[in-house]
Amino acid sequence: MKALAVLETFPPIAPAIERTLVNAPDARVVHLTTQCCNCSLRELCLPCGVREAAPPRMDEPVFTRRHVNKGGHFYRAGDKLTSVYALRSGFARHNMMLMDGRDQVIGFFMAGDLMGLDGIQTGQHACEATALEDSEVCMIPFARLERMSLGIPAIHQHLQRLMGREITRAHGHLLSLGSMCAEQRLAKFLLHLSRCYAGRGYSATLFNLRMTREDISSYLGLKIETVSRTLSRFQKRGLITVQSKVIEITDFDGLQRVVGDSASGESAPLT
Amino acid sequence: MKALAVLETFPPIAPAIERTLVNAPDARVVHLTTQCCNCSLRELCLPCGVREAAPPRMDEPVFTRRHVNKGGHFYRAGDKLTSVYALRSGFARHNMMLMDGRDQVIGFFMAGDLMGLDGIQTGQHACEATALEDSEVCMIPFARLERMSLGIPAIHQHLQRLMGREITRAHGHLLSLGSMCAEQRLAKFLLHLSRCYAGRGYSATLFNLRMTREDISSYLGLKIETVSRTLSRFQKRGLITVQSKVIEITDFDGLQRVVGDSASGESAPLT
DNA sequence: CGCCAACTTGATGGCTGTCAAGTCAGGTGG
DNA sequence: CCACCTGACTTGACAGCCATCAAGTTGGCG
Repeated sequence: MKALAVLETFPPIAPAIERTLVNAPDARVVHLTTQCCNCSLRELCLPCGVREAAPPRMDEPVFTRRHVNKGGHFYRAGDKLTSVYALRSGFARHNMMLMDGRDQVIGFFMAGDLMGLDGIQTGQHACEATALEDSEVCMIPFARLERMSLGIPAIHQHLQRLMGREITRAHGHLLSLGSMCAEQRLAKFLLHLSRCYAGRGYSATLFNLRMTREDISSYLGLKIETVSRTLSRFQKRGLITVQSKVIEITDFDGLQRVVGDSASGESAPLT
Repeated sequence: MKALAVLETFPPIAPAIERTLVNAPDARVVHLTTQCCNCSLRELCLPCGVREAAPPRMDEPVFTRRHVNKGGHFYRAGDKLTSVYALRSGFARHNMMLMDGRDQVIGFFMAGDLMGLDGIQTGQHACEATALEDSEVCMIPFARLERMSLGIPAIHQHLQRLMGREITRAHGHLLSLGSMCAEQRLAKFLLHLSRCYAGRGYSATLFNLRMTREDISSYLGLKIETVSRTLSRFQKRGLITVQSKVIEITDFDGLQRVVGDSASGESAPLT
């Protein structure tokens, strides 16, 4: 199979958001980037709760910045919860290790997501977060975050909503795993990714899978061969075009119909 | 199959906790009961954060009390998040409705659990909570809870931990659905129930399933026949004894081995 | 006593897992 | 620039687990 024509002519899609072009299919060259001033977490990152009155240099790092190479860990299971991590750029996997060496992927993080909330119950991380590409995070000391959260209603509410989102996400995922077949799970996954990208200003149609088939299969509770086969089947039906990690959705309604047939239908909120 | 002998001689098990006897197999007569003074949520229910200095009448209801009959709803999907609900007595199911009429069970609530956190992200409940037996809740107005949470560190932290627990729970469940076969899921489920009961002072060995097979099957992402068959198989192997809704675990290690074989092994913290 | 919902059990089929062989893509070194 | 190597992915054949369909059994309740 030859390279998709669209790859050569990848168009300057979309609106006046400069991030738009960043999601080129070749993720090694450029990757997701977010600055404090347009980061969905900026209320958390600012030392005060004021968000209307712009501080002098919002794009200056306020908290410790840390770079993590592809394959590295932001935190691991068993680590004490010292910080939460706002993902500024890159892409990450949220996974639990099993005793037998396998691991279960429970989610993915994109730029703007807050990582580490799984440690809040016990003060110790139950899962780990792994970088799927070179990434950069703002480390937010949890003690400080708590202090801020106590005094500043806006931050309190924001943190609470973020935790709420984590819960909602997990519930939506439980729904997939509990009541959907392979095709439905994968279709829902693709549509979800599309929404996530679109919500960040990227193309909803053409995007790059940043995770391996193995990650996807673990996330969806399937085997890698099933994921591969199902993607091929979608392509044969004209729903999508697959070129290794590059996915183009060519029939949104068709995909949606796959999800809807005999199951679900809840339109999970963005991200 | 005749009634289990143990039913006639159900022994006054366990320690000096008066709740111990309450979990008799016949759930219609007696049911789980918790009072503010021994409720795991008492920090939330108290008007102030003081928990050492005992208030005059801790067992007096501080918030609106509400009774919900078996089959009724505490809240439904789409409802505005006005309150969260501390389950004082009874048993509840946490489920999401699907468009086609089926629904997916995402969890169960026992006395002492806080229900309604699924509405925090959007301010609207995404799921519903259904009473599986006649139940009683403390309704805690969410606005008031937020106010308390802002001013009182203990409550802030407690609420945060409860949300953290919700996340951890969901992750553990994702693990089951994503990487375990039917036997493993069911064994893990039984052991989990056992731990929950034990943690509340009931027998870890002999207990009453308060939900139907259908609830269990939905929760575990299986079909009702599979649950039934698997329970029978466990019984044939001498791991448990089943008498309709009454379960006796006769071989903990055996059950644990079922879970551990080829999977998982994470010892989920008590509820 | 009879009805109905909940549950159990059996027979069968299909989806997905397993095993195996190949293809592709990226990276390295000559 | 090309050969080679390795990991990621695809595809096929087959098997097994679980879903489906169907028929019974049990237990609660009027």
